[in-house]
Amino acid sequence: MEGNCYSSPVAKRQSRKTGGGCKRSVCPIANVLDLVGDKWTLLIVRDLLFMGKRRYREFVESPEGIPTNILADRLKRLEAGEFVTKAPYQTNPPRYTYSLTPKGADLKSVLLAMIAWSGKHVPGARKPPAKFMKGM
Amino acid sequence: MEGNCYSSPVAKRQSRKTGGGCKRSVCPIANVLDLVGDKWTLLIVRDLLFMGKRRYREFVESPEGIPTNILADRLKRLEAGEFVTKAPYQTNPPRYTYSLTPKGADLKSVLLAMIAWSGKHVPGARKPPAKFMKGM
DNA sequence: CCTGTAACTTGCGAAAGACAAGTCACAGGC
DNA sequence: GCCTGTGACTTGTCTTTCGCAAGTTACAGG
Repeated sequence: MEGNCYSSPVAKRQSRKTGGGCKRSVCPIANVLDLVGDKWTLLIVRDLLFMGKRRYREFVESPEGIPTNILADRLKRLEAGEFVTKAPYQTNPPRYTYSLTPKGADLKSVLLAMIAWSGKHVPGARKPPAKFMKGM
Repeated sequence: MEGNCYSSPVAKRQSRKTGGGCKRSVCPIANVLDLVGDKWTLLIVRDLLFMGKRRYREFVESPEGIPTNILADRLKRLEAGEFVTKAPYQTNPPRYTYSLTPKGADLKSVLLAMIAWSGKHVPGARKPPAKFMKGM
C-alpha cells in the first residue's frame, strides 16, 4: 500500500541524492511542492507569465536578484519537467528564449491565488499593474 | 526607490543571517514565497486545513515524513507569522494544539489551485476524498 | 522503579544556496 | 588585428539549511 496524505502513519524517507524526480506522496499538494516548492522557481514562472520575460538576462535582472547558478539550474529543471521550452533565437552564438508550455502556464491560477492572498494579508504588497494582468 | 517585480534592474541582496523577516521585493508572489515558499510549510497548512490535524505527532505521521526539527521550526515560524495559533489543551505536562488563524486559512485558495493543477498535470495524483473537501 | 508517550532539542554529515569570478563565442569600434 | 562589450552560462568557495538519529523533559500507568 502506498503512502498518501489521506492515510496517516506511513513515513517513507528517500535520499535526496536520487534527484528531484521522486514524489514524497501521492498528495496533489505535495506533488506540486515537489516540482516548484522552493523560493525561486515560481518567480521565474511569474516573470514568464506576467512580465513577458523570455531571456536569461531578463530573469537575472528581476528585483529579487536570483543567483545565476540557481537560475541555470531552475531553468534546466523547468525544462526537464516540461514547464518551459527553450528555443534558439539565433544560432551563432547559440542564444535561447524560454517560454511556458500549457502545463507551466496553468500555474497561473496558483500565482493568482497568491496575489489575492498577498493583497489581503501583506501590508506593503503591490498589486500588479493592469497591463500585466491582461487576459485573466 | 524600492525594487519590485515591475521595475527591472534592481538587485538588492540581503544576508540570510538576519532571519526570514525581510522581503526580497514588493512583488506579492515573492512575498508569499518569502513566507511559505519551501517544501514543508504548506504541507503543515494542508494538514491543518484539510486533514483536521492539530497536534505535533499528527504532523509527524503525515506520509511525507517531515523531520521533527524542521516541523518544530516551521511551527514556530507559522506562529510568528500569525498563520497558526498555539493553545494548551493540558497544563501538566504542557501540551498544545495548533490551529489556523483566518490569515492561514486564507491560503486555502492557493492549495485548491495546486490541487486543481495536479489533477490536470500529475498522472498519479489522488484527488482529496469529498469528506476532506467539505465547505468549499 | 520501570516502561511508555508527547513534544521537542541537539548534533552532525550532506546538500543546497549565495556570491564572485571565469569562460566562450561573437559583434562592433579603432 | 586587437580591444572592449554582451549574453548565457559554469566554476569555485563559503555559508546556510536540510535530513536523520538520538537525546531530553515531564508526566502517566503498572
